[in-house]
Amino acid sequence: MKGLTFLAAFSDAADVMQKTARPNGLRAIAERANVSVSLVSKVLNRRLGSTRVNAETLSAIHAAAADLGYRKNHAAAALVKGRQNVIGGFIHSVGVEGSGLVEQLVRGMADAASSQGQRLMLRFFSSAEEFLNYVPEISPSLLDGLIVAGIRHPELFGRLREIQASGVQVVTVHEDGNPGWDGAFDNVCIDQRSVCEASTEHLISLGCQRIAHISLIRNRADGYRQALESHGMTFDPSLVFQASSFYAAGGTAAVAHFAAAGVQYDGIVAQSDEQAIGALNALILAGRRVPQDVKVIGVDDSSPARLAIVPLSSVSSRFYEQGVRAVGLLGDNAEGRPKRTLRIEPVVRARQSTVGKAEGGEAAAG
Amino acid sequence: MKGLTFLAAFSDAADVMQKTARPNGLRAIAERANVSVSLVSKVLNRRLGSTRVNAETLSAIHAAAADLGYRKNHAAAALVKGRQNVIGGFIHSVGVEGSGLVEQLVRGMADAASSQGQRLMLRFFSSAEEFLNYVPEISPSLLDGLIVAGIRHPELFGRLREIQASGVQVVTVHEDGNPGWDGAFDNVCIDQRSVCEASTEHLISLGCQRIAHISLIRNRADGYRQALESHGMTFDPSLVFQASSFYAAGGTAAVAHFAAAGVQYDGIVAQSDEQAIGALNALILAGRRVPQDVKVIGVDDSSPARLAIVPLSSVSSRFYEQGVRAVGLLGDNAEGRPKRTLRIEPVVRARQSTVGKAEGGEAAAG
DNA sequence: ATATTGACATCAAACGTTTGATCAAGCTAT
DNA sequence: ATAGCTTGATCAAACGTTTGATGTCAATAT
Repeated sequence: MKGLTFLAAFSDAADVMQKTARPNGLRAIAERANVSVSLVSKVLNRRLGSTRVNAETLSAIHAAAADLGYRKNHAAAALVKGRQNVIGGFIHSVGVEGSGLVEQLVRGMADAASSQGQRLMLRFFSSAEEFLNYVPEISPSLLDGLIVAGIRHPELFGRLREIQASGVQVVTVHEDGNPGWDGAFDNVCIDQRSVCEASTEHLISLGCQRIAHISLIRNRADGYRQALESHGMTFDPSLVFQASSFYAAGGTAAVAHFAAAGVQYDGIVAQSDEQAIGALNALILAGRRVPQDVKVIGVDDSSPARLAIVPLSSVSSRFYEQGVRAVGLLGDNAEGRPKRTLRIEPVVRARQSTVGKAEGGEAAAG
Repeated sequence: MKGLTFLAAFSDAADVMQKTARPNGLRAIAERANVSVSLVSKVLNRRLGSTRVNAETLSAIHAAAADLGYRKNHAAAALVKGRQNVIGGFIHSVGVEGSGLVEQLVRGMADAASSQGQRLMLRFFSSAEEFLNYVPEISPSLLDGLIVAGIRHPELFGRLREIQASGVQVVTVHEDGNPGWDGAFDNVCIDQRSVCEASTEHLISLGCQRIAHISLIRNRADGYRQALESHGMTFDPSLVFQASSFYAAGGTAAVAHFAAAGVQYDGIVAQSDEQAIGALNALILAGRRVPQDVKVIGVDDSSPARLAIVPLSSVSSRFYEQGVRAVGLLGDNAEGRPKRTLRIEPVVRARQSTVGKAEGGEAAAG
């Protein structure tokens, strides 16, 4: 008996020496609760299936886990499950740096990912090569899903298809009708046509009769025109100024152009906030009153809009929402369902530049 | 010989049945190159140590890896190495949402992480509870390092200490002298005092004689005063307006206050861009010329600054740089080295609101 | 007395790497 | 002939989970 005890003690000691090395971990808590590692795993993951567990054992396990401050080793879990709970966010740095729009998108993705227990891994790129550098990182052992935003390089879509074939679900976030995109991926975007349709309708509803347009993108210009026509107003090409960028210079140039051409107008629908601010500033400096003489509205609801000399009304592109929805599409994993494009409806944020002193609320887009 | 060949073929076939299930993976490429798994691992990771490898074998391995499109299983590697190559970026959502500053910080972190082969995992939080929700995620099996930015809750520093004790290196990014921070972590921040010292000196160098200050934070106000005094100008309390926030209203109020009090000034040093823009807009609407009558400078170099009716000069807080340096501190893992606070020197971005038409370059802070 | 069931819990084989220890030759110097 | 290198490559254990298959009792049904 003594000998046996001795041996037992010895072997116990040996076990302790060999196995209890890992400070916390499933094994440590299993030993402490006097159960098997597998049971602990099942209990802690609530993966009991049909198995029932004795109430005492259950609480013993939980107690041990709490005592030892159990932290799951995610790498090990990911290894055996083949699932990482990580989604990648790869963002093309477009020209709107610093306007806070990308920040909104990132926030949307991060918050949505968090709320469904995923982690967001972020990367920025500004060229095709930079993107290609990251491609080796995109494997199912690292990411379950990938969101690619603002991609500008049609040649990358081929890569994305390979990536998707390798088992990483891909969702794009980019303008509708991007060349090269062929329906192979889920996509989230703002409805470009609705954007300027919404802002134009906003001005119409405020009584504007002659609404000028600072144009760049075709779809948005179409929305402007459609809003006019669906309200019985005639489209007048002389009211459209073709800008060469989304920057403020376009707005300044538009105001100068209209003045030089003697074109009269009581509203301006721009295609970006910067354009609108350029126009707004030019108007103010020329002594025009906003919104009394001219109402101005932009696109994006970026932070400069709020702080313009007359706070600028704007159609929000809802980047936060876009981020959230992109993550949502990743989560929605019905196998073989057709890929879909989710078009976010824009929303008008009315401020002084259209509605005057009373800081307006929001109105859904037409 | 025939028999041997047959046997070899047979045992090969058996191996193929048993083992080649995993499509790519180290084992598959080892079989293809007729070497052991471990050799492949060593070669692919350039972990040869003292071992030398035959040139033929080497190229055979690389060829096989290329043919099979080898993708390392990072989960497995992380498991055995206990290192994830992931750094967490936890960002407190402060009041500057949408101004693009957080975007700059995130970009800095993401780019720096990428360039040293780390992946950035991003989270936003806006309350202590939200942060605590994420704490279980912060374990060495998930993150090697953690950057916490903008933390406002002294009670969280205790948690951070636990986290650091658990093996996750912690770097904070927050204002200097944050209560509760006690030197337990590396920290990155802007030098608050230098901020307004730099902008005040900028105005002095442009010949301003009576420089007003829109104040909120003590350290920045000290910088303003110090710049004045070190240039032999007397500090006049009547030129200081105490704002109640960083928002534009503070600037508007300041201009109104000075006008009502009959205070004369030829320069305004604000503590934020929003304040500066509020002041700038009020000045313009009151018919003052900027920069001829009054020069105005803000802080942060946020996107609204660029787009103000008179493009606003500003002291950059260099958030991108802060992100980069935070990652750098994480990488710098000298064990037991004393924790350090890295103070980023602010930089003046001169624009029309101080230097007139000529869009200025940058000047390092004093 | 023997199947059958139910309640609990354990077994053992993965998952795909990494890495220090070990080994097999072929050489060289004694 | 034997010990000692050098060169090139393999062995085998470990990392910490997860999970379907399996086991042990006791209680109940036949």
